[in-house]
Formats: sequence, structure tokens, C-alpha cells
Amino acid sequence: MATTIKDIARKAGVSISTVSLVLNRKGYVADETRDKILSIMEEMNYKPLHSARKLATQKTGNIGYILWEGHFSEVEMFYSQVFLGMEYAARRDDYYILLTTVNDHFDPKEDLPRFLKYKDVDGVALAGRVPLELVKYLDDNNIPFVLIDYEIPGQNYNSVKIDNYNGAFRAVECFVRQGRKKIAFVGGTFFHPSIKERYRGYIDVLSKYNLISRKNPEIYSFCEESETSRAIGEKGIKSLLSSYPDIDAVFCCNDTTALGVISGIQSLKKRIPEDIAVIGFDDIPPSEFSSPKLSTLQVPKLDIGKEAYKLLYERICHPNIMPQTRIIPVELVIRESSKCLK
Amino acid sequence: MATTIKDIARKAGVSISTVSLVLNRKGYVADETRDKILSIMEEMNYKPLHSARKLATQKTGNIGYILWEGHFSEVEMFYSQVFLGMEYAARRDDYYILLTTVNDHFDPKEDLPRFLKYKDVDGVALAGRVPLELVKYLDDNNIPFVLIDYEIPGQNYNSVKIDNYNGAFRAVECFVRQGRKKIAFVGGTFFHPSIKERYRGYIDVLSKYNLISRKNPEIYSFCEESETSRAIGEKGIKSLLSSYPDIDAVFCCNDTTALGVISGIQSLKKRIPEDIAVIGFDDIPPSEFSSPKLSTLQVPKLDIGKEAYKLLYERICHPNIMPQTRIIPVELVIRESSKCLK
DNA sequence: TATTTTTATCGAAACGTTTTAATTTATTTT
DNA sequence: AAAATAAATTAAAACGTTTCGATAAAAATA
Repeated sequence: MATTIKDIARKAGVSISTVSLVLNRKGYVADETRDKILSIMEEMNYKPLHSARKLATQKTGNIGYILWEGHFSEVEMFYSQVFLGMEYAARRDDYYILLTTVNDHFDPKEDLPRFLKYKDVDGVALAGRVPLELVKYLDDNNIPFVLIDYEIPGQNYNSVKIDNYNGAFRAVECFVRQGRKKIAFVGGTFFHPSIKERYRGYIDVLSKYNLISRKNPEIYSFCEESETSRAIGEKGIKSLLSSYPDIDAVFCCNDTTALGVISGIQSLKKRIPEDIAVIGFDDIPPSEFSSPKLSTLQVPKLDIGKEAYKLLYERICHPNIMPQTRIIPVELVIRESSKCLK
Repeated sequence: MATTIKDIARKAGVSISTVSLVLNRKGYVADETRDKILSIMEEMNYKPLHSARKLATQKTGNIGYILWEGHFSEVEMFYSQVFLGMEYAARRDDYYILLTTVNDHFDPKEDLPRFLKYKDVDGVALAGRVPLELVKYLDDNNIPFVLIDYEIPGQNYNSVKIDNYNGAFRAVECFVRQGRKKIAFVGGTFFHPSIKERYRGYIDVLSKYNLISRKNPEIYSFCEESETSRAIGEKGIKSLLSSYPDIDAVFCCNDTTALGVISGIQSLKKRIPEDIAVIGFDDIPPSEFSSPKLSTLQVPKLDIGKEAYKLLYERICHPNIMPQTRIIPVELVIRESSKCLK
């Protein structure tokens, strides 16, 4: 049916070995021969059959992308965009990405993703929070993997992270530069390490500018809930404002929460940004269309995916290199919700 | 390294052909022999190597899932959930699903997803609106495919659709049964056929109960915008209410819009559902947490994916059967926003 | 009983690549 | 000019399956 390496070889008057060498850019092939073979490939629209190639090389040509099921149902598309970034990057090396989800309760005997069970991947990307047992399984079985936007305390694994700390720092520092003094934090739980980092950045700015001190030890933060959502943002800011009505800026753990904070502030008839400025984190699509438009830290989701792929690919090729962490910078985009006042 | 069919054969004292027969449940194998082979496989944790299998069978073992890039960045996770449904269903037959996106402007020469270019899939699922040229390419090249939640006017293709018409009909009829008389529709564009169908259901209920007539020809509908969103829902209902302040129910083209409609109604100090009842469509996660909780038509996204997979799989096995359309029913879930009044 | 059919098993070819080691030819070094 | 090295090509084995056709034994039929 389809043209094979044999057809190419026959037509070019060479052996299939030579064709293979051209295909893989290996060994010695005369320039003339190479050009001839390449043009015949072009002409006959030849594409090497992946399954044959994989069988011969003993590689799968796949990498797995594992996501906690809850994340995939979430409103935010964060991890889907990261996936897309990996997919783009993987094209370079003809790798396919197999996506699957895992649950909270994870038993390697039972719940192992089938691409691991059947050894159908050369490596795995773990997106966000993921069961510890799974990480352990990969580690124990020497399967190359990379953590995305997550970390295991006390362990040094290959990982790609967002620069949560510096992003938060810059956002809050921006409030300070505008002369704002009562800067609140609205978050959900510290369940996810990213949020903890963002909070740390927030606190460090307050310290740096002496906005927390013996004289003024109050921290205007709300992070009691078990998750983050619009509703919690609204609830959080209302609760804070009832205790501290003179809050003049709010840094939120993410945009979803920030959108709720905006609703909350508006329902109390305060003006944004005149009375209170708001900055979120993530830059999800609705942030650009909210009113006022939300200032936020834009995290380059595609880049995260690309970097994760590259790191993983390197580890697939050289499995015994020390684990590495790569930090992806974020960018503060100022929109209406934190505009400077004249 | 890993155990192969040869190891199994040797240990069982049979030929590899026999092992293969057991593996594929084909031909004649004595019960005794089969049991022995199976238990040895179990014991040695044998998993057939996919690439070898694929090479021998000349199948790829993959199916492609193609999504318009815009959908993947959207806030709603509709198509991701559908994907997950396919992934679940595909496990039965050891199929992997390769996800990729395409842009609006699509030239088969340039933009063909690589799994098509390299013939790495046995069939393709097209999710939502997708370039016509792509559909044509698949049709011309006899690649089995199924459309999900989409249709090409005038063409009869394999497809899985939501029962938009009947869902809308039941929702609006529910308003009528509550005695509501001025029932509005807020939608975005009719760009997507689904919305057109929902509107058709809405109109047909009005006709059935003589809510549109010569005496009363006004239709309270808003669908001027180029997309659907929260903001547009809010804008839409405000615009309608300023012209028709006695509207007592709103059917929305989807939940996102409905959430905006709720905000709009609330900002005008009307009560939901006492003054105005609201029903959406889709049942996205925030609907359950909005206040009031949104009544909506719950569309079983996983089921859609599963059905799409099954249909596609049938076509991969039997390519020359007439195209079929399967309609997935939706369920009206009444929450607070359309509660019946005593 | 002889013949046909069914059941059970297996050897060998095929699937389309990569890769190793061998061979030939060309070039450089002595 | 001989020897050594480099460049170009290839034959053949290997990767792990499936499947076709052959063979043999057992069961059913004539």
C-alpha cells in the first residue's frame, strides 16, 4: 500500500541500509546519494512507519501526561494549555503525548495508567498535584519523569515551576509604589505549594517596606477555605472588609478568586481601583473581559509545557543526569483593576 | 529485558503461534493449554509489545481527537470532558487517543495534524466546529471519522449530538407549567448549530402554548453578539428588561450566559426565581455553586465521548456502513433559579 | 472400516524499520 | 608503491508480534 523504505531503495538503486542512514542522519553517505534519496522520498511522499521504527529502536515514541482528575474538570484551563505546549514541543522529535487522569486514591497495583502498565511511554509528565505513590512508582522503576507546577517536599526531582514568589513580590511591590498601605491577601487553602509561595512573596514585600511591624502586626489575609473559587473570593473580601474597612489593595492567590473579590468589592459600593486595587495571578481568559479588567500575573502556559517537554526529553536521552528544576518567569500585566491614580 | 511471547512459549512448552492464538482469542486451543498459557502470562507479568503488534497487524492502535484551538482555551471544559469519555471507552480496545488542535485557517497541505500526515491513527474524532477542509480531507481519503456536537449542512456523516432541541423544549415548557407568560431567550450568535437548535426548541414551546400569536407577536430574544459569555448574558438581559420589564422567565443558550443573566437581574434588584426564573444549558461546574444555584440542562459529557468512541470504533472495523447520527439525551435539573412558586 | 470433518498445534513468512559488522572503494600517510 | 586510514555502501540479523498453510490427532460421518 503505502511506500516503504524498500520502494525508496529500489528506485534510488541503493540498499535499504543507505536509505535508513539518510533517514536518521547517521554514518557516511555521499552527498550525491543523499540528495537523490531525499528527493525520491519527497517525490513518493514517503513517511517511515512508526510502529516498525519503534520496534527496531525499542522506543515507544510516546510520553505520558498525567493529570489529577479534578484538575481536568476545573474551570481553569491551566493544565490543558500546558499540555498543548508539550504537544507543540514534542512535534520536533516525533513524540506523541498520551493524556490520562488519576484519582486521589491511587494504588499502583490497580490504578496505574495503562500506558505505564503496558510500558507504552518513554517518560512521563506529572501535572500539578499528583499522588505520591505514583511519583514513587516512577522513581522506583527508573521511568524518567518531570513534575510540572508541583514539588514533593524533601525530594529533588526534575521539575518545571512557575516563579510564584517573584510574581507575587512584584505585584505587591507595585501596590506599595502606588502608595497603598493596607494590602490584603485573599487565598484559598495552602494545599497547593504554589499558593504558599505566592503568600510568601506577599509577606516579604510587607516586611521589606515595614508594613508589618510590632506597631502594626495585623495581616489582612483570608485563606481559610479548602479550595479557591469565585465564591470564596467574594466571601473572603467581604469578611476582611468588615474587620478592616480601610484596606486599599488586595492581592489574590489567583484570578478566579480575584474575580470574586471584584464582585465583593463592587457589591459594597467601593470603587476599583480608586478605593481598592486588585491584582490576581494566572491570567485566565475571563480576566481580560471582566469589568474592570483584571491586572494579573501572566503565566506563559505554553512555555511551561515546552520547557517540561524539553527537560523530559533530555532525561529520556540521558537518564542518569542529576535532577533539575527550571523556573519559568511570569509577567505582571497591569490592567484597569490596579491602574495608578493621579 | 521484558518478557516476550517467546519466553511464554518456551516456559509453556508450546509454539509462539499457540500463545498468539490465546492472546487474540482466535482459532482452536485446548482448554488445558489455554489455562496453562494464561497462568504463565500472569505469573511472568507478560504484556504484548504494542509496536510489534501494530507492525504485524498493520493497525496503528491510535485514534485522533481534533479540536479547534479556540475551544481548548475556552473557559468551559466541555470538550475536555468529552475527550475523557473517549479515553475511558478506548481502554476496552487498547486504543490510545492523540489530542491535537487546528486553527481556523486550515490548508490540508500545510496544517494537517501530524498523526494524519504520518498515518498514525485508524480514525479521527472531530470535536465541535472544525474546518470544512479537514472534514473533506478525511472523507476524500477514506479515513473513518465522527463529528461530535457539530454537523455539516447537507452532509450525512457519522456524528454524535446533544439533544439540544428537546432539552430546550423541556426547559421552556417547564416555565409555562409554572404559569410564566413572558419568556425570554438570551443567546449569543447562531454561529454554532447547537444554539440554533436550542432557540428552535424555545420558539416551538411558545408556539405550542400560543405565547406568540398575531395578538402577541413579540419575541423577547437577544442574540446579537458574536460569541457567548457572562458579559454578554448580563448585557443581554439588561437590554431586554429595559424594553420589556415584565419578562418573568429567561431561557439562556448556555450556563455561562445564564450566569451573566443572573448578575444582570440581581443588579436590577429583581428576585430569582420569584420575579424571574432562569434556566441555562450545559451544567458547567460553577452553575452548582452560583447563588441562586442555576437550573440547567445537564449534558452527559463523558457519555458523549463514550458514544463517539464506540461509533468510531465500529466504523474503523466496518468502514463501509452508512453514516449514523446518535443523539445523546440531556436531563433537566431544577435548582434554585427556576424553583416552582407556591 | 474408510472417509471426512473438526480440533489442536506448529513452522515459517511477513510486517518495515535499525544496526552491526563486513566489504569495497577512495584517500592519505609512510 | 605499499600500508594505513577514511568514506561509502551493503548484507543480514534483529526487534516481537500475527497469520497462513501444513500437519497431526481426534471425532464425526458414511
